[in-house]
Amino acid sequence: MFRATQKIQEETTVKRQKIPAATIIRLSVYQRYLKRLLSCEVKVVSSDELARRANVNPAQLRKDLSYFGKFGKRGVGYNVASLMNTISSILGVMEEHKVVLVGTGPIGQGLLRHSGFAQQGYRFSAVFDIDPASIGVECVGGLVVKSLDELPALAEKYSIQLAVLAVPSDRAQEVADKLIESGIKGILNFSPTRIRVPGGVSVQYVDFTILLDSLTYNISRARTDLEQSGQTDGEIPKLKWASEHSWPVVESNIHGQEAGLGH
Amino acid sequence: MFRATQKIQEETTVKRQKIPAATIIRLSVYQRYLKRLLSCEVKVVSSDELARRANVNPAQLRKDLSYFGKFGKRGVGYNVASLMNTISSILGVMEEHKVVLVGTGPIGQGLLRHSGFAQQGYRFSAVFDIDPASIGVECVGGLVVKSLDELPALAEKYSIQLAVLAVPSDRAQEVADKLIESGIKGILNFSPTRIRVPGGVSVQYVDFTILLDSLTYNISRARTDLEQSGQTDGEIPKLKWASEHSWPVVESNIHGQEAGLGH
DNA sequence: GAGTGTGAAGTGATTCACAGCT
DNA sequence: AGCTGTGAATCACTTCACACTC
Repeated sequence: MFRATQKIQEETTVKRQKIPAATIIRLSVYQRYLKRLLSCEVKVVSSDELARRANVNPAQLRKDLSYFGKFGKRGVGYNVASLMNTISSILGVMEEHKVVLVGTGPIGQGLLRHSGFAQQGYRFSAVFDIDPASIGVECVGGLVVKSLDELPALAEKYSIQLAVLAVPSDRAQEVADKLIESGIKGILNFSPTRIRVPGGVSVQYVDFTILLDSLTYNISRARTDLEQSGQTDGEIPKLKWASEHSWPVVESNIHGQEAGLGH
Repeated sequence: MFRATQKIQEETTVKRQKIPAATIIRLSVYQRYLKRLLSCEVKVVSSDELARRANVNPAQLRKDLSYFGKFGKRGVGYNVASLMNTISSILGVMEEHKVVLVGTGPIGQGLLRHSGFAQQGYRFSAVFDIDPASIGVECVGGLVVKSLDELPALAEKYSIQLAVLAVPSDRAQEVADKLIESGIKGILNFSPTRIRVPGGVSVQYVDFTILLDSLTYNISRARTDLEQSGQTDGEIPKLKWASEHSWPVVESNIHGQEAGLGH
């Protein structure tokens, strides 16, 4: 019976395809490069050229776009301005987004001062902390640190859906719960704890030391590989397109279902 | 001929298997949770239990470990302390690692103050900036900002292989080149520019706004999905294990080959 | 000629399911 | 009985290669 309803939906709706999470991340990268091209007065760009800058395979770029429609002219390329707008619209980043920050430690303070958010249309609208001693302090930009108790009202009033979470590990889950209760739908988590969120809420992790660990692994592996093979051969390895770049990703799960219930 | 040599190598070397980049990231997550278990005096843990905490499929965890050996006891589980050490050793994070920081803007300053690095065994040994005005300034922790000219000598002297890059986008490539010249093998890049590195050097990107974009996409998709389907059905979506968590990754390419040469 | 759009092929990662040990 | 270790199956993502359009 469930099967049946889904079948119908699949047939009737205009191909609800699943978009790889990596595609979304790359769209964001493309958008950024398009913005730069635009400011250099470049009018048209080919998939080869844009892909080269973003460090991806040109076919990958075309495939990424093809999930959403046809935006280029064969034999010509893509209109820089219009492709940028299209991608912005796909991502939902045409207009400015309000963000709340929780945690005013070193990371939180650094993020407040950081100009990159505003450049991409994200604005910190309120700052909170769990440490009572921090409440009432004025941060850069004039925002005064508030108690988390004020979050629900504020989030509702300004319909804020994004939060940056920069509190100590052991408080992360507890604060996340409050964020979600207040209607937050997306959390950028700087604490190194995997938090559990209900369906409809997305989380992205920013975990510096994990990334450093992975760099360290690569370095030590390179060393042992070298030792092991004595003289480096001239063999070209399997990677086709200079491996990855960022890579990020996902953790969404927008349709119901709690995280982490057994198998 | 290339084929042939490779074939032989594959047969002779002890199964040089390729390890998914995601596996390395997860190892790092497991290690962190093991550390916590250890401090709670927990002696033994099962793959089910550890996987639950790390928010991954238990089979995934076992498979991740199986790339490197057999570390558990059937019917029992894993010894917390020894598994932690094993993973640390795989990652190469048993001993402390020295790191240089380039860029003393808001992000750089925040990272210096951040305690998470030291906790995981990463220590900032020197701080550099490209802005002459910043040189000579004393940062938190007593480090004095140096000119990049001093980098090669310092990196060599203390054999530093890791760098955190937190300079403006338009200077990222240029600074990365200097880092590489000085023998740096791993770069944690906070600037939103994809940098090109030669083989043997790894890069990891930390790009806040891209992650926010992806959260925004999820949020707007959730909204349109809801509008489209009217009443939310009870259908369980495709995700098996609550999708991902962090996700990170890659970009390594430790064996030669420049990044981004056409196809 | 140049460059997009896309089915098909290829590659890679995750999960299953169960044999095998303690 | 419980839990690991792992080949096989599945699922997901990427790249190829070429038909098609400008």
